[in-house]
Amino acid sequence: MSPLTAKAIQSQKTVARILTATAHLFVNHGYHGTSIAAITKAIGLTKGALYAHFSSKEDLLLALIKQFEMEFLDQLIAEVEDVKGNALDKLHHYFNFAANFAEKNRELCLLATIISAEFSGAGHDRFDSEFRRIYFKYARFLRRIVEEGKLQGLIDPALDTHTAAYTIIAFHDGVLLQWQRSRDVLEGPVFVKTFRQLLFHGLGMKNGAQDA
Amino acid sequence: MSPLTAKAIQSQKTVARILTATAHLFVNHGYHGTSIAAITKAIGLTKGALYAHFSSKEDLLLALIKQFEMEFLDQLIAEVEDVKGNALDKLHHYFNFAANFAEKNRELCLLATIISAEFSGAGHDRFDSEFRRIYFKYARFLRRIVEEGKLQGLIDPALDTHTAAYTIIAFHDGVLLQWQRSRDVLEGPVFVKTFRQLLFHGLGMKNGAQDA
DNA sequence: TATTACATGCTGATCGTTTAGGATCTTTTT
DNA sequence: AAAAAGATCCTAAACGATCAGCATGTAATA
Repeated sequence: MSPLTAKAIQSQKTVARILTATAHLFVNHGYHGTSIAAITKAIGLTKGALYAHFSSKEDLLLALIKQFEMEFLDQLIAEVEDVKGNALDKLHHYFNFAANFAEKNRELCLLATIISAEFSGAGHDRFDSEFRRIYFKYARFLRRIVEEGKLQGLIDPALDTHTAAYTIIAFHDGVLLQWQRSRDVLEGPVFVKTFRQLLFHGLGMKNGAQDA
Repeated sequence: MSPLTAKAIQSQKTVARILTATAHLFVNHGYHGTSIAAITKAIGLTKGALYAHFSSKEDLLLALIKQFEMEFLDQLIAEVEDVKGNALDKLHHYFNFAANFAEKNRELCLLATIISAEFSGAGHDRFDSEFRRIYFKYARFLRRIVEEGKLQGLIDPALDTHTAAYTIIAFHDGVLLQWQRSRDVLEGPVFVKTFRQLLFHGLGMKNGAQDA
């Protein structure tokens, strides 16, 4: 498939370096807050080199979104759907995967969350449709699990499946964002554990919480 | 206190118009994605006029953060701490207040969430310390409620109070963000209701959910 | 020799910010 | 009460810096 010439290998490596640096800058300074000059400076290349590999700044973000989709979302879905067990087992596996990925690849993991917030009402056709697609796929995946959990009597059937799926995503995104914001006042493992407990059991006592 | 001359009244109105337009643009396009020209164009004024009221773009954001703090956070804390009732009553009042505020003033409500994400790793001293202050005050408020709920036997004492407070904020921020992103595929009331149920009772059946 | 990876150096546009001055309202002086 | 002086809100035009992007050249590989 790919010619393994020395040039081609170097090209691949350069592309990877560009994407890593760009993800880092996009996540920490935003899309508009990151200049092409800042990216090239971060990896010790010139603009000419960057534009030999990517046709535009837009193209850079689209490549990162694709990377997020393939390395995080698609991988997540594939792994979780292979889990032998009930819906709650799958959700646990979901959080395990997400926590592991976030630890090793925090910036890519945060990319969709942060950048989609920046463009939330921008009317940028290309980005909008990509983010929409991603979150739709994400929600469909969770919808299936929630539906399954309801059938297994593990998830409250009073919950609207569609909305619950989006709310789980929202919780996850919120936790990621808070982790990025307040890493210095939070302990990772405790945070993950708290997140888990709140999502599965809520605030109340585990053995039959009373309502207000 | 304030002289109610015609000029002063006009000035106040202009400042308010600038802040409203700026909040709208910041939330939808990000801080760096919003130009001074875009702001002035949105309200039909010139740059000179804007710089007569605000000394810099930075100053604009700081003013909006202050506005968020006073109109949302301080108001929220004052109202909820006046509630006669247990911790869960207070949390319900918290969500009622937040939902009402978000409905009437969505953009100001989203400001802290979105812009703090954009600057999450920027090392911008002024903004960082402001956001840190805001979220600390927010968390302290929720910590008190969680602590109270534990003493009242309404909230699981196994939860770490500090972390639970930050997680509640994270959930709320995540839901706000998702609401901004996917308003077209979500129904407001159902979303709020689902958020409430998940936070209070989790995914499981209300009458004693089983663990995995 | 042909192709590929990158450097150099530049483009017009746009960025945040400043300046000079006009128009209108307020205060002071006559 | 009328006019002069001052304060205030705003416009128009421009500033230097930086933006994304591109044309052209060079050096190394194939």
